[in-house]
Amino acid sequence: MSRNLSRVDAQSTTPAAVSAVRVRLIDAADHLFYKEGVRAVGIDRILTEAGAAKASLYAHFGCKDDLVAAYVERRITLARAGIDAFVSQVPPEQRAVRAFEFVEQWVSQPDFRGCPVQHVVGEIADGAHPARVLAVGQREWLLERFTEWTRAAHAADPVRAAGALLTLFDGAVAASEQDGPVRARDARWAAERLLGAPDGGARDGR
Amino acid sequence: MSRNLSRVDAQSTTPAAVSAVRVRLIDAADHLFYKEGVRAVGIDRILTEAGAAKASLYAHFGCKDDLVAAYVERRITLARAGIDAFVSQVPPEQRAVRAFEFVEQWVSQPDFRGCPVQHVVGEIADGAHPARVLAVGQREWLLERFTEWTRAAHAADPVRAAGALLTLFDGAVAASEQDGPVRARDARWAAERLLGAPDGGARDGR
DNA sequence: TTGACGATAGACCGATCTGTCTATATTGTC
DNA sequence: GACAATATAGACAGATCGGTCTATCGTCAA
Repeated sequence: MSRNLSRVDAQSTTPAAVSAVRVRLIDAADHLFYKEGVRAVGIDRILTEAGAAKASLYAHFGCKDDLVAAYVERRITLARAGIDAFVSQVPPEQRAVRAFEFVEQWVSQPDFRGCPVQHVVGEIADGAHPARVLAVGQREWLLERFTEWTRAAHAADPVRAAGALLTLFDGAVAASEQDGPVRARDARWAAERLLGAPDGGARDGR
Repeated sequence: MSRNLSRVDAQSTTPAAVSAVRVRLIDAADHLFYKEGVRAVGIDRILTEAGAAKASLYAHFGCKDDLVAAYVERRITLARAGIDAFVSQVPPEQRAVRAFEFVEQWVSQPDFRGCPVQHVVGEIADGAHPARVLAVGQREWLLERFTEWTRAAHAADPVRAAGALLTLFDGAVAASEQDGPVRARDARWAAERLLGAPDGGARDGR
């Protein structure tokens, strides 16, 4: 469990792919960790699914904790890119609500099983774990984005509104994990009301 | 991992306490499971903390899964009683907002580490696990209560408002796990606005 | 050709896991 | 005093855990 300090990013021997094994390992880890939890999945199952050797895993990541961190890191990177791309489709003053439409489509995916970051925070009690450090950064990023959007929406108290919408955002993901996408739609409905939006025009049923 | 079908509730041999070992076991399980997660804590540590023998654990619960379920069940029972008692202190039309004050005081406790039910749902992928079955029941209970409260508050759309408040409720707990009690206060602020409450009179700072 | 490098395969280690089992102690009841 | 019930103590089994290590292979570059 001695966490990695510095680890050389190995280059693949084949010119085409940049460390294909590394990618395969994170792919397998992502799939299994998300589906079953980071503690429920052992190293060996990841190796089997990735078709990799144990030595490769430890050459690239040093220990399981760092593989977990790499998994979380990639999830965060993809989430940020996905959210930014999604909200950019509408003008700034509509982006706070748009974020909840992002959640709607996310939680509607058949393999949705909750937020990987929330799960890791719940599973790993140690706040110093590298994956949890990444989680903190994601919180800051999200709060910044929501503040930006509530300002653009001319909210009376943008900071408080951003905190409230972030909380609603977390709830949309957590509640949808247990109740299904209904809760994400409820969250958007609430976000529209909180921002004083003109109701959005009753775009969906329930 | 063969889950328990029927298990006799053993009576203690001493007249005073009703199965003191059982209580000690759940106490220890509650403490450790909540603090570190159900997969991170082994049977042996629970036995040590409870001062109980392994045979006692398996006589009372049959398997670890059923001990987890007993832990969740007690948490749910206490949560319901706590919430009901807390909201009963105000008239029905104020109870929806009052529920968020309950969350505020809960997440402000120093050992707060998130919602035990959310954690178990995240940790255990199997929806048929006895603890997850209990979680479903808790969802229904919460939704019923919120519907009752939004009706009492004369919300225009009580069902939708209840779903939104439940989502906000989940978010308050999940977000406070990562960001601290600020998010619970944000959630109450949002709940007041959603119900069109007269602001509550700026009772707290931020 | 040789050597460095990245990779696979898998034995191996010590620790820990859930669960079963036997042996023994304590206690209340007949 | 005998018995049944409940408890403790802990050996034991079989599986799995994270992690280390050695051996071998294929590819690229000098």
